[in-house]
Amino acid sequence: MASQSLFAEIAALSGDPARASMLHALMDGRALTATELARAAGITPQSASSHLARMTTVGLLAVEKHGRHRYHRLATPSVARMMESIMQVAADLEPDRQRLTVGPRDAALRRARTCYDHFAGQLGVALADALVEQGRVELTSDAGLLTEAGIVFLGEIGIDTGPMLARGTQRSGRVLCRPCLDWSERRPHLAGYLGAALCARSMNEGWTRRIEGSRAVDVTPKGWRVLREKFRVHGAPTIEGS
Amino acid sequence: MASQSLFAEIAALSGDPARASMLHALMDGRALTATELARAAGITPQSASSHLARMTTVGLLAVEKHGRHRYHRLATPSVARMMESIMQVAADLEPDRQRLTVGPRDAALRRARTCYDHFAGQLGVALADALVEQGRVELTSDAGLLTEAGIVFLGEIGIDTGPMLARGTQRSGRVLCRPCLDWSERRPHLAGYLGAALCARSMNEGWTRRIEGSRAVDVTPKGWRVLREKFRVHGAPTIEGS
DNA sequence: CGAATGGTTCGGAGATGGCCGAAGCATCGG
DNA sequence: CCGATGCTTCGGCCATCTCCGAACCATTCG
Repeated sequence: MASQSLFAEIAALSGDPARASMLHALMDGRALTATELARAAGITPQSASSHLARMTTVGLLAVEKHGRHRYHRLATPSVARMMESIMQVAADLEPDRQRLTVGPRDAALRRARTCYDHFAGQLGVALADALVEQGRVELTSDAGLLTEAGIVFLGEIGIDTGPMLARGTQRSGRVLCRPCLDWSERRPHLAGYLGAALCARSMNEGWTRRIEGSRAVDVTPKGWRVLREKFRVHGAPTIEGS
Repeated sequence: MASQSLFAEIAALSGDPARASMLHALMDGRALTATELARAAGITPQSASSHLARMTTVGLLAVEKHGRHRYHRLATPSVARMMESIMQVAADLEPDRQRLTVGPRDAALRRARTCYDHFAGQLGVALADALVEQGRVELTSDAGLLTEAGIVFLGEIGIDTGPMLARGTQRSGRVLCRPCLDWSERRPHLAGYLGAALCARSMNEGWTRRIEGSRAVDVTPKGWRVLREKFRVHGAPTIEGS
């Protein structure tokens, strides 16, 4: 089985501390330069370059050249999911090296951040909770399901579920999404196609904004209104505490 | 973020060739002894012991003592899922180091095997296909859904869906399952609670049998009858070619 | 009790791989 | 055309980790 050695190679690549840091930095789905990634990992650009070259050769990362910059990003969504699943194991194992609730920056991350292509943190969990509570989504630890009511609701806020419906690998009368366990909240939030669509829509509409140089995101006043009035999120006060 | 380093540690542990082999050997959900695992990895028992101790300390593996034997198994289902997701990435990356269709043993594995707690290989894919075709399950690459017809069908073959229904982390009118991409077939098969239940039922009823010292399984004559008549699997001839 | 078997611990040889300084290429700006 | 910037390649130092031989514990069985 040739894939056995590939398995080990992928895991080993992900297992070096410096590379793990860089991969984490790329988990927000953006493409970063070698220098930025070097800073994130706390190493020199030379070392980072070497690491990046290896990960790119194997195929974990993809590179786009723009002028004299080279932007690195996760090559495929499956890489992001792999990282989620490793984080999941880490969360399971972490005894209670509990929330070392430190640093204002960490606080911002816990409040709201992106996880590859969808929302995580208190915001992500609150969104998922609200959608479940309104009967728009059903969730278990294994899988998620968008209900008829959910399809209608998404239409109302301007998300067309047509493409999602067409996308099943099999015929599928319903749209499915995917739960992604949150490392800070230890509760599931929405990932998959639906999670990505929600996040994209929110960014486009100016409900949320990326915070410079971080995976954290900021909810705008307009965003708060939408969250409360449309999504009926009532955990808002918790998230707002900033 | 303390979990950052734990992430790297877990990935690094999974990334050593010898340890990866041992983890793979444990992917059928059984518990194996150190000596068996050493043989699987092609190293001496001393080395294996050291590896096993490390993985156990971190929490990837769990050990049960029985007499002078110590049985090692994957500590939690999340570890199995992590491995699935890494294999998934490996399958994505594998250019076309295509099916190096070698060895009779590999052929058996491709035909039917267990993947932690559910079926994989041609059998797993054929089962999933048949269930989808009969409208008993809906599948996308992200998630799976058991239909009303599916619940009825499971009842007919003696699987009680009651416990599954009660198990959602949120209230959930339906039972959900999970797709797991097959490395040999490159098509999804059924995992999650439903996949596990199907596999367990099949073993108990004597529809399938584990093949000694391998993850491969054998379908009994009785099993073939059930597959054709109950599940309406028609890919059977493909699988049968042994 | 003593031999046999499963398993772990110890110690040292060998290999791998990360890291950085220095130097070499590209691209952009003046 | 020249300097600055982003990035990569090269070379050597150093730490880590894997591996196995040998010896040591524990359990079972004759």
